[in-house]
Amino acid sequence: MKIASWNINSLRKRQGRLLEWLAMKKYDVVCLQETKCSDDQFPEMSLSAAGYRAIFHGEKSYNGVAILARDELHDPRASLCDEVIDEQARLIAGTFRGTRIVCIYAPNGQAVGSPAFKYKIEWFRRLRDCVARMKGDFRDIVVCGDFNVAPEDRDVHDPELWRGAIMCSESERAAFRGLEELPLRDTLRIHHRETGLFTWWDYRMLAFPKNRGLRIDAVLASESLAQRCVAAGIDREMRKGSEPSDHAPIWAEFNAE
DNA sequence: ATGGTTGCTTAGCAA
Repeated sequence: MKIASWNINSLRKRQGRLLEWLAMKKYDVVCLQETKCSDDQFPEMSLSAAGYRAIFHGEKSYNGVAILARDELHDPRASLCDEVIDEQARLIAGTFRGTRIVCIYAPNGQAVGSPAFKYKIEWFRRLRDCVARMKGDFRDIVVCGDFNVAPEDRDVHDPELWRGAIMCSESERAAFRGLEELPLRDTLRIHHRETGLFTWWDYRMLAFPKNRGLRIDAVLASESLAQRCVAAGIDREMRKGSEPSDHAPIWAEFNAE
């Protein structure tokens, strides 16, 4: 199973690019974030023609998540496990050939200490509780998406510049580690230990050509799956050319048992 | 010190 995750920053704006990428890479499962697309506008037909079924949870203008897959996605769920009514479309989950796929778009948090930041930290706590519960029903779990956290200094182009800033603060990194403690493994780091591997570059200041980025997207896998992870990487070329998303896709490949 | 860019929606917010 080859799975990719991409913050597409508007599905409608990026639909052509998405279809080209799908045709080229042929991933089995693709998780999308920031579709910015209400459910009635979701391009089910063109994705179906490309060979993908889809489950999606969107809202107008902001957020929005979807999972595309080459086979049926069972038991779709579009919220965290608790009773909290979350107006922001940030999670969708489905089961692909026995593996529970959880596609997430974590809150950005705006600024450390802001109300949005508190919501972010609390959202991670709820996500952790939700995945912990899921472990009762599934052995193989993937949690992937835009975490809006650079987990370690090696995930940051200039760690001193970013020290304590949004996406790099200690409490955000602790929240990310909380997921790793479930345990879930950060698959990119099974295969690549170096710095300079990023998934997001600001649109401003020539950040991409200078590779001034952060690695804030991840494919996390439960232990049994992580042991079968044979490759992982970033589709950096998707950040090039005209009208790219500000994120590049991240992917992981798992052997069958 | 502050500006720099994009998307959605049309002035201003979110990222």
